[in-house]
Amino acid sequence: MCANGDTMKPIVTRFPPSPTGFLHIGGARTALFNWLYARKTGGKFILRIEDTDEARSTKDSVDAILEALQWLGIDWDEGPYFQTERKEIYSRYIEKLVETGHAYYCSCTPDEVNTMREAARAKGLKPMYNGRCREQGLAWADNTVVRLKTPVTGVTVVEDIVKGDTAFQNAEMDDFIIQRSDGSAMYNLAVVVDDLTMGINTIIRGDDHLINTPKQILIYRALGADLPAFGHVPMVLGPDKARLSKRHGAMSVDEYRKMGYLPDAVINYLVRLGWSHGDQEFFTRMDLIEKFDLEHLGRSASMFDMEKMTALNAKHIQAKEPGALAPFVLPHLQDLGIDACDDTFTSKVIETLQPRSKTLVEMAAAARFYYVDEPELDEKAAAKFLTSEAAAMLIQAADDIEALPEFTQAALEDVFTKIMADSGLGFGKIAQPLRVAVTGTTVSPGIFEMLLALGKDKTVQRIRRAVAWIQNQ
RNA sequence: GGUCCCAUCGUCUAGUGGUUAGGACGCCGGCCUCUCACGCCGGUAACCCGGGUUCGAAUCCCGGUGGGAUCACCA
Repeated sequence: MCANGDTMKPIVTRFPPSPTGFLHIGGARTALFNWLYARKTGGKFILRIEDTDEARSTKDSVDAILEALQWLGIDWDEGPYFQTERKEIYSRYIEKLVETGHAYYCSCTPDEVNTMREAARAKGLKPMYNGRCREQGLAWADNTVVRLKTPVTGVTVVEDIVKGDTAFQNAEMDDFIIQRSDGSAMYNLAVVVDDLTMGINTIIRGDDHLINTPKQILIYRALGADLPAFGHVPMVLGPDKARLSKRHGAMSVDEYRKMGYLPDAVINYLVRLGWSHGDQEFFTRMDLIEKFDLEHLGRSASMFDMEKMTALNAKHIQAKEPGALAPFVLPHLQDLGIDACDDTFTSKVIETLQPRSKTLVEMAAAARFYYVDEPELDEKAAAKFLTSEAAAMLIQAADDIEALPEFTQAALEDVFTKIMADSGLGFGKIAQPLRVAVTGTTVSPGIFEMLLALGKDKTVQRIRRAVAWIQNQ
């Protein structure tokens, strides 16, 4: 909450992706910070598509970004707005800036400006536009740009929520272009006008924007507008400490969905990467909304660690109710050609797999044997455990289980106790052949929970099939 | 190179002048045990360096070093 005298102004945040690709992990994190802060304070979260680079922007990217946000459960209260649809608004503000003397037309060509830069560089100075048209009072003409008249002296201070106060010498800033010669607005102008007109008062973004901020502040001032609060969060780095990029592997949020990560886990991990709440590592979505704050945002860059995210994913898989997990598992089962239409059965299956699945892809693969009619026998497992010595025990197991009036854990325990007594075998000697008979492999959930989930008929049927297999050897 | 930001175990981090520097991931042991896991117990491992300030610095200041960002008629 932001108390401002006697008026309470709601927090308004935004996420402004460029639709030039998929929503990547780093972008998702900034979106998350803004979204959480808005939700936490009961404010508003606005989505804006910065598509003014029409050559690189695509509709497919817009769709991909929206879908990724939806999958993560990040919803927006306004938008998506598109900058390409707001060109007249920018023009109006640029005109106003020229009229009030805060900006001017400049007829210098790019070549001429380059020459100025080189001249400055030759003198050991910072390469900048030299302000030649600044006091000319030029009118609009073809190939004319608009530049902001920036202060020549003094400092512009960014009061940053996460970095603290940062001062920039105005002498370091040249009269930068706010409108191109084709009449379109430049990034810094468009952003400020958008944020201003959309009522955005809190801007959390990557610290690669920190250097843009004094320029934007100058525009706010020229417009006579109040400044929003800025918070620049550090970048996310790859394992080689370089800024996260394609070559670091899975970058897009969508890839994590495909690899079997839960949106809650992705959110949990991303937020923890650069924000903390004491020693707490596991957060539900509600936890996050309740506990997120700007005070505990980290100031140093962090490396993306997929192993830790995977560990967190495992925890979220365990924490969910089987029924709630099912909708997330189903698509992965479908990828394996499994049509799991029986919800009760699937919930039971999931429950047995929860403690032993790090991803939903793993879970689906491990669940496969439950659904197929005849699980394929692993060669080595069958050779080792489905032996002629095991046959008698398996036959007895099939017979006794089939005769069971109630298919319960207690009843199964009785069956195995009896087999152990009759055969003199230990439980392990019985369980492994049985496991191979029923699942085809040596690895599965615990015998009882697994058989119980599978059901009596399938259990008996599979044991008998294994016996037949032994007899055919 | 100029400007700006950053600096605690390998990684993510807690810490806001006095702690045996805590937690998590990973790794290594052990327990549990019908396999694999889960879980539990224990261990490994850090305050970048140098100066100050202070009775006392991971914490404050300065310098160095290292890493990152940015220097467009891109966003």
